[in-house]
Parts: sequence; structure tokens; C-alpha cells
Amino acid sequence: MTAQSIPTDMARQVPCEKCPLRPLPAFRPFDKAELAFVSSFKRGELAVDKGATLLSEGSNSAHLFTVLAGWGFRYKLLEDGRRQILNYVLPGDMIGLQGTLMGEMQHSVEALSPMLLCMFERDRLMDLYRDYPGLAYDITWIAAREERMLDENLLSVGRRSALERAAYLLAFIASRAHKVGMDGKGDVEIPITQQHLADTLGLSVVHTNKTIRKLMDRKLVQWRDGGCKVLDIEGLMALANWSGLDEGVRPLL
Amino acid sequence: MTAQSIPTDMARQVPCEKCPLRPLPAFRPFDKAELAFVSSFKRGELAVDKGATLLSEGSNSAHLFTVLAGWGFRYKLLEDGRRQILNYVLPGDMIGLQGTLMGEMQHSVEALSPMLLCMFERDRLMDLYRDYPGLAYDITWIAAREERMLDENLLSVGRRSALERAAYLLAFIASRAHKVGMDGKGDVEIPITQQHLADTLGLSVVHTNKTIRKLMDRKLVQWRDGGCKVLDIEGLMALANWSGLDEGVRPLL
DNA sequence: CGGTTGCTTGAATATATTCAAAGTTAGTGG
DNA sequence: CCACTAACTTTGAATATATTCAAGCAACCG
Repeated sequence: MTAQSIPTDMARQVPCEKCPLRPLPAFRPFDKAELAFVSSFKRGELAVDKGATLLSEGSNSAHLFTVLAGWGFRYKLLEDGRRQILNYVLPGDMIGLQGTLMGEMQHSVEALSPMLLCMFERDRLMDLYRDYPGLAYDITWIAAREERMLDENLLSVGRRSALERAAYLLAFIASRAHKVGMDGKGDVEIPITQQHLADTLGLSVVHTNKTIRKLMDRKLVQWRDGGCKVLDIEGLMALANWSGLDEGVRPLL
Repeated sequence: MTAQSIPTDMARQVPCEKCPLRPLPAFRPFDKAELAFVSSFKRGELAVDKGATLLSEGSNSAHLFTVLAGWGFRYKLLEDGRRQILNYVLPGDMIGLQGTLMGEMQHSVEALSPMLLCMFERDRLMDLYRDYPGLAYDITWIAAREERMLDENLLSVGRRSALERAAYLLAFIASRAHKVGMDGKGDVEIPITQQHLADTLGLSVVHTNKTIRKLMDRKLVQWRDGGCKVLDIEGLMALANWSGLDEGVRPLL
């Protein structure tokens, strides 16, 4: 099922003034003028099911979104079907920026769970740059943040062992999820299959399975309900020799 | 030798009005006001030797540069010394943006050849965002372009075979070099060692050597003078199943 | 000329893939 | 509620790919 087949809900179920994400300590406070502009910049909301393709490689009609709720992932395909997952998408993340700025999308985005997204008007991006230089700066910051995450991922896929790589990835995702309150009282549960993990790590499913098993034996993670429950982020970080996210507060559009 | 040990040359050997890169068809034309601002934004030039570290992971005093001439690369290290090269840096490319925006550098940049760089004033970046929204947009565009290149690289390291990966990488670098006129009348010559290649591809030097040998047997590349001469970009592209750069014109700050 | 750096090669070992099959789980429809 | 299906996980064995180790060679530099 693609995003196109789902009717866009124009109703403001979540007005910007009552954004559930903005109050989180992970995000920088916005002043009234900024909030008002963001609110006017927002065109509507999009709700999609698990498995929906939000954006697809080769398409030109890219929209700009911010994730309000749910999980997704960004990926590219080779012609014969091999898939590389580039990064995961969590609440507070912006998607479609590359396509909005540069024209044709060169990656796709798919929902891992039901998702709710704020949709922004591509054409008004120029207004934002003209009238709100602070927000323009924020958007560049967001692009630089994505670049930073990709740098880490590339380091991991290129140079870490399979076990380190898996540990790093799960710690990375769980840390990000934790920052946006996706762990209730308990541990973070990531709604992915081992195939997703394999396609992120650059490994086969079989080898990924054997690698995860080692993490399970060490009681670092648990596999259940078609997802991965992260039991010990610090243990994973130690195993991967990864020192954790270092972001401070970030902007939220 | 680090950049710090080389005296910064404040003289304007290359005034913006006589920029050798800007007239290239790869770059979008700037109007007078934009050119004037960029010229005032430029603080000086930096010339470094091959092997110099321009920016280093963990440092905070990041500068913002645009490469005028020469080759470099961006990389990250693991604690035990394993290195991943993230991308190469060519004339027209901006470096240090991540550090300028986000504070601490999380990667390093090293010169592969003597380099000449334009140095920009970090503090004036806000002025740029306030007074030149078009240029602000360009900077975001540049960040999105880097992200796109990283997406491709990650796809390659994660999912292409060693041979495809090497072919892709060399075609990619040679295409970029070609766009900025780094091939005289002949072929592009990339000033890298097989160790650099290995650290980019996520392979050992030994295996990299055996892989490159296959490319040489097919007369796609040649190794000489401590560098790689690309003989047949299209052959490499076909081998890697890569359709080439798709950028159009880009901004040059 | 001696030392260093980078390239090359073969052999032994380790890591990861492919193939094949079986077990599990969740969902669907009768 | 159960049978059936599809998607996902798990396992072992055979094979392929890549690393490590070790050694030698070539080019360059002081």
C-alpha cells in the first residue's frame, strides 16, 4: 500500500500549539513568531499504515514531513533488489528534505509502524528562508545532523565487526527512541524484523540471526512480538565501543 | 603535519571575482550582490601540504572552508585505529559545515595533495542567513548533497560486492573530478594509495589489492605514480551498475 | 646506500553467504 | 475454534569471500 492510496487528512488533530513533541527536553524552545510560522507552514497531517511507502526513489512530487508518531526507515535499492537501509526515522525527524531541495528523490521511505506526520508546503520553504533566518538555520542544522548519523553508520558498516555493528545499531536506535520518549516505563521496543536489521548492517539474514543470538545470550536484547526489545543499552554501547549520542537540544519543525 | 603548523596566508591570491571555479558549467551563476557578499564573507586563504590535517575529530575551533584546488578526504576513526573514509573532498566542495553548525567536529579531514582553500568567517554565517536567504538555501542544498553522496556510499559498502564497490567508487570519484575540470586532456588521476581505497570500501588492503588487480586486468584503471588513473569511467559504471551523478548545477560558496 | 612506504603474492584462517529445511507465530477464513 | 497460510526465525552444512600473517619487491628519499 502506498501513501498515495491513503486520503490525506486535512483536519488538525494535533495543532502545533499542542504538539506532543515540542515540550520534550530534546527540542529547543521556539518563540511565538516561530511557532506561528510553523503552524502556518503546516498544511495538514498524514496518517499511514505499517508498510506504507511514504516517499519513493525516482519520484519528483516530494513532500516535506515531520514525524509526529511512529517508526519508519529510509532505504535505497540496487536494480537486482538488494536493499540498504540508510537510517531509521523517529518522531521529531524531518523527511523529504533532500527531495524538496534537489528535485528527484534518490531514496525511499517506508513506515515500520502506523505513522502520523505533519505535512509542509514545499512552495512556502522559500518564505521560510526569506522571513525566518533562524528557522532556515535550523533546517540546515537538521540536514547536518542527518549527515552526522550517516557518517556513524558508514563507519560502522565499513569498519566494525558484525557483533559490534549490531550492538552499535541497536544502541543507536534505542538511544534516539529514548530521547523522544518512546520507552514507556520500560525498555525500548523496536518494530523491526531481522531482515531489516540485516539490510541495515550489510549482512545476510542468516548471519544476522546468529549475531543477534549472541546479543540475546548476553541478555543485551530480546526478540519478541515481531520486534526487538533493548534490555541493556549501556551493555550494547560498551560492546560496540560507542560513546553515545552527542547532540544537545535540536530544533523541531 | 597539521594545518595549525602552517601559517595562514591572508593575502588574496585568488579574489572571488577571478575565481577559477565559478565559470565552470557545474556551478550556478551568482549575481553581483551574492558575489559581493561571498567576497566579504571570505576571510583569507589557506594553503596546506599533502598529508596535512585540516580539521580534526573532537576539536571545537572549526572553520568553514571551500576547496579551491587539490584533493582531500573526510574520515572517522575507531579507538583502536580502524579508519573509515567517509567521502572525498574536491574543488568546489565545502568542508567544516557540520562542525560550524553543531559545535564539535565528529570527523577529520586530511589533504591528499597540496590544497588551497577559501576560509570563511564562522561568525558571519548568521549574517548570511539573515541577509541572503538564497545563499542560506544554497548552504542547505550543499548539506543535502553531501547526505546524498553518503547514501550512495553506504549502499555501496553495505550491499555491493567488492568488485562492484571498487568500480563504483572509482567511477564516482572520477566523475566528480571530471565535473570540476581535474582531467586535463587525458584521464582523471586520483592521488590515493590502496590503503585509502581499502579504508573507503570497508575491505583489507590485501583484498583491495586483489580486487583492483581485476579492474586493471579489464583495463578499466591503471595504477601508477602512487595514484590511480581511471581509463574507462563508463566501463566502471557498467560493472557497478551505477547510473552516474545526477546533480545539475550546484552553488559554489 | 639504507630506510621507508606502498604494492604484490601465497597460504592459513576466519568470517559471512547460500542453500535447504524445519520450527514459530500471527493472521485469515471457513 | 481450527485449519491453513504467509511471514519470520532458527539451525546445520557446504561454499564463497575476506582477513591475517608472512615475505618479498619496487620506488622514492634523504
